[in-house]
Parts: sequence; structure tokens; C-alpha cells
Amino acid sequence: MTRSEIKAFFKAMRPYLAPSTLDELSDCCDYLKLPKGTALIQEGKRHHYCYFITKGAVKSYYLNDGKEICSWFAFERETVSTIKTFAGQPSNETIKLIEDSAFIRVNIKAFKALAESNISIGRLTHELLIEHAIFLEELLYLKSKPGKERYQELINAEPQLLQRVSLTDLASFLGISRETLSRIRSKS
Amino acid sequence: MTRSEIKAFFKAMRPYLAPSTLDELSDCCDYLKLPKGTALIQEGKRHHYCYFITKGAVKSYYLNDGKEICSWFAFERETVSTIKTFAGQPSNETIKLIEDSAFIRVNIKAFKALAESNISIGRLTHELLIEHAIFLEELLYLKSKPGKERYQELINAEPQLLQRVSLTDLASFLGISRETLSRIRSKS
DNA sequence: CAATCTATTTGACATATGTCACAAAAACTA
DNA sequence: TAGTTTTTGTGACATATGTCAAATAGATTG
Repeated sequence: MTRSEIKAFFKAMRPYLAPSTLDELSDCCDYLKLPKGTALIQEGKRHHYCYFITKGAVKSYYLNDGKEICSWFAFERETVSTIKTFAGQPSNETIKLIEDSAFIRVNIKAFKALAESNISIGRLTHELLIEHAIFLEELLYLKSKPGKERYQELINAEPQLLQRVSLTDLASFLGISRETLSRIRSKS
Repeated sequence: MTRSEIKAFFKAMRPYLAPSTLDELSDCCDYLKLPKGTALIQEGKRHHYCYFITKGAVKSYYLNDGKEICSWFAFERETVSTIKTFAGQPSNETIKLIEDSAFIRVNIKAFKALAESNISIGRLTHELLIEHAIFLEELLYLKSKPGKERYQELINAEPQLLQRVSLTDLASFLGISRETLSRIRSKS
């Protein structure tokens, strides 16, 4: 992916970013492709990058009694990091690729420095934080419902999930057992 | 509460705020006392203020099939708003006082304008957003556990909750029925 | 393509939790 | 304080969900 493609990516994401801002931003970025199964961020470790998915898919999870609990999935054009990473603290989640994927990667320190010197990048990080919080609130709302409704609402809102996420991961995300998910699906 | 008490409140909250910044900030604030039961923010409506609790307690909830589902509680020195309110959108939660309470109130537009003109207020709003996101992630983590553990971890982390929150609200927050909470409590 | 491995489905069963009804306790109110 | 309302606790029961084991389907590899 060329530098001008990186700029086009951010321009599509936030049309308000001026050409000079896109120059500054893309200077801090690099591009990388990684195979399915790679861990982008690991539970318990500090990381220094924020990622934007240009192709592929990831899941975020943490371990509870040795069992993976999925907290979310992300796909093309979505921003991927953990808030703890953003805050400079060790992550409490692992982010792993569930497909061969490609990312634009930004160093968080450089990103924050830019945000302080360039007001529209400041606006971008502010908006990313607000969107992340809204996303988390929607997750909480979803998770407050009974399992059956959780599945149906989710599939209604994002039918493409079923094509790209294993039912095992989906069940753990929904907070129900694989078997229960299978039964919910066979009845509807 | 006098203007200098308001300044002292923010100074205690963020020691990095300079006297001149505290002046600017406190100019946008007012102070108000409200009785138990008052709704600070209502589901479906747009609101224009962010609150800081100086005394008292609130709960946030939304309705599902006519039933209240508590999403969080907040107490002295905590910041109270909804992220949707912050984003200028109608709130999807109602925030109601569960004790007679007192607040410092800031107009969100003025707060955001200050954040753009004064870099340390910008830092403050940025930090508030990050803390809110971390708070939501911890809630999600808590809610991914079985009901019994949710209760025990919560009471372990915040024993004072039991003194200030009704068991009905606590059960709805934990996502279990009142009766189940009562049984969990009587066994432990 | 056969062989192997992984993911998903199904059955049987135990258990946790919700619901409803009612009792007891506590908090308000006049 | 007595009466009323609200909150909390208990019992009985139905049901949803988890767990374990095994079968089936699907994917991957040589």
C-alpha cells in the first residue's frame, strides 16, 4: 500500500482532514500484512500502536479460567486498539487475526503528539474515543438481554458476522455455550 | 458552594490545572442541590450538561419491556453524563438521584469550547473519555462472569455499594433477579 | 482422494435461575 | 404510634442453560 493510498484511507474515514494533515498523519504510519492467527496485542503487555484494518478481521478476547472470552470483533475500515494501550497501560485483552489481514499502523505516542499539535488530529482522536465509548455502551446494552435475543439482534444488525466468525467465538462473545448457540440457531 | 470551593473541587480532581484554568473552568459552572428521585438526564432527550457529584448518589438505567435495567451507579467526586449527551445526541439512559444530592454542573458546549482553547482542559476531557471507556470495559468484564461471582467481586471491590443502593437496583445492575440476589446473599 | 483434524450438532442429564405467590421486615407518613 | 407502603426474603415449580459424551459435518493436508 502506497503512502497516497494511506492518505486516501484516512480521507475516506474523516473527510475533514486537510491534505497537509494527511501528510503529517501518513508520515507516522506504516503498512503491514499478517497471517491469520497472529496476535496484534497480547494480554498483560504494553503495546505502542493503534491499527486500522484495511483488509481482514480480528477478534479481541481475554482468558477466564483458561477459557477464551471474546469481547468484540472488528473488520475492514475499523480502528483497532485497546483503551489500556491507548492509556499507556498493559492491555487486558489479546487481539488476534481471524483472517489473513492488512493494517495501517500508527505509533500511539506519535499519534498523541500529532493530536496536540494539529487540531484536526486532536478532533480525530477525540471522536475515536467517543465512538469507542458508544460502541462499548451498545455492547453492554446487548449483553443485558437474554441469550436468544442477543443472538437475534446481533445477526439482524450484522448478518455478515456469521460468514466471518466461528460459531465457537460467536457463542463466547454472546456469553452462552457453543451448544446453546447451536440450539438457538437450529430452532430459528 | 462558593466559586473557590468549585475551584478546589477541580484542583483536587486534576492537580495539573493551573489557577487561571480553574478560573476559566469555574466561570462555566454552577452549583445545584436536588432531592432524591430527580431525573438529571432522561432517556430519549438531549441534554446540555455534564455533572460532577459533590454529595450524594445517582443511578443510570434504561427501560426494557417496561423494566428498569441499571447500568451504573455514581457517587461523590465522580463525573456524571452520558456519552450520547457528550456527543450531542439524545441519551439512551435516564440518570436519577438515589439520594438527596449536590452537583457542579458544566454546560457541555462551553466545556468543549474551553477544551479547544485551553490545552489542559483539552487534556481533562480527553482523560475523562479514556476513564469512561476503561470504566465501561471493566463493567463488560464484570458482566461476563456468572451471577454469583459478579456479586462477590462487586461487593469485594465496592462494599459501600450495599449501604447506598437498594438490592432491587443492585440485582438489575448485576443482571439477575431480585430473588436470586437475595438467595446468593443468604448463602454467603 | 483418503486420512486426519477441527468445528458443529445432538442427546441426556444436572443445575442454576427466573417467575409467581406470599410472608416478613423495614421505611415512610399521618 | 399505628397504619400504609415499599423493600426484601422464602418456598414451589417450570424452564433455560451448562456440561459431558458422542456423532456428524466440514475443512485441511499429504
